[in-house]
Amino acid sequence: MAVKNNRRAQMTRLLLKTALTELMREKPFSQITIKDICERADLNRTTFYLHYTDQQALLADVENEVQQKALEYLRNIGPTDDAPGLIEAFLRYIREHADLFRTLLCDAGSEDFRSRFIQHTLEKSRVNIPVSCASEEEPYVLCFLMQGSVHMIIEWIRRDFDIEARTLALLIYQTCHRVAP
Amino acid sequence: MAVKNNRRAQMTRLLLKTALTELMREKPFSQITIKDICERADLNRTTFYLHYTDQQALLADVENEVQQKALEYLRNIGPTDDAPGLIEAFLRYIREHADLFRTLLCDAGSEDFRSRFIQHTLEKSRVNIPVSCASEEEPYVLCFLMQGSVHMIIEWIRRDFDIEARTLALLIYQTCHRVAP
DNA sequence: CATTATATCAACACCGTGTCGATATTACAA
DNA sequence: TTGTAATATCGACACGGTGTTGATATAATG
Repeated sequence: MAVKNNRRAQMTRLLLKTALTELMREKPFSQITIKDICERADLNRTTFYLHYTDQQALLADVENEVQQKALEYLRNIGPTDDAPGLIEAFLRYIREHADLFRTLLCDAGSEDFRSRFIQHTLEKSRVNIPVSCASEEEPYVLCFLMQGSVHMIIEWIRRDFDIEARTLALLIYQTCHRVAP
Repeated sequence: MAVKNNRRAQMTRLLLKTALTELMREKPFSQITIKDICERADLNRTTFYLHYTDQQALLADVENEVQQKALEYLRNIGPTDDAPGLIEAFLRYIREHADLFRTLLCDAGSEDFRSRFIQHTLEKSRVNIPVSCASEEEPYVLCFLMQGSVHMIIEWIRRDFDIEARTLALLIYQTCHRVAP
């Protein structure tokens, strides 16, 4: 488990990552074996262990990469006061990478990814959720809004984007502000 | 896989179910093996296969039992117009069986249990969520409220019930009604 | 070119799985 | 109580995924 920054090592990791994302479209993460991944990536099984300890570690790598790219995308939009517009842009990004987010957000195999992803994304893109209530209730309201929003997006993916991104963005924005004005 | 209604068979299934719930307090469901369960239940591994096909089937059985008991509990409270009171009673029930719900609701292993459980419970106990908005948005609002409420409860369990059941019940009730008045 | 880093390969022991046949134990009803 | 059916046990088996090892091949770097 040394540094492994060579082109080759990076290429190998890329192969493993794409193999995993491919497989996750076909079956739930819980029943994807290391052998599966290596066969799909056309790599020797021993090679896997040179880079990751198990499937979870590989998945974590995929998730971090996705999150990083999403943040970068939002950063390029730049700071703006148009919160619904930012949400809309974010939704479009998700729809453009639908196959990816369908597995990462909807599959139960990587549940912690949801909270991390949405939280980091929304927080760092300055879409602040205003909370003003009794302090002991604050974390609960936050949790409510967070998870409610996430699952709206998940529902959107599951329904194959049956409403406009703009519509959903406004809905999320308005719903959150109706709860915490 | 015949009928198996004998006392013995029921006892065996009970042993298996309690063994699983015990194990789920110790480690995530995903890494609980059939061997684990049988050793804990002090049963031969072959016996397991006489009753269930795999761990998931056993878990489903546990979940159904829990759900049935919860519904029965709420039914005994009787129909009332006091919605927050009903939610509060439900929350107290969860707190009384904290060790059970901590695993079933919080553990990612049985994620679909969440939606089923809360949905069935809330629906059948007549705590109707009023939804009045554009019809294409309705399922999204419903999803938002459902998941938001569920995760407030999960947060409550995770925080070891740091606020009063009454407080949380009111919070859930009011939050839902602020979104969908 | 030489050195270092990666990847391959075959092989190994280990563990959980699902199934089988034979046997022991319990339940229920005649 | 006894006979029969249902249920539980036991040992054993083949199968497949796991994690590791040592030797070897290939590619990257300076």
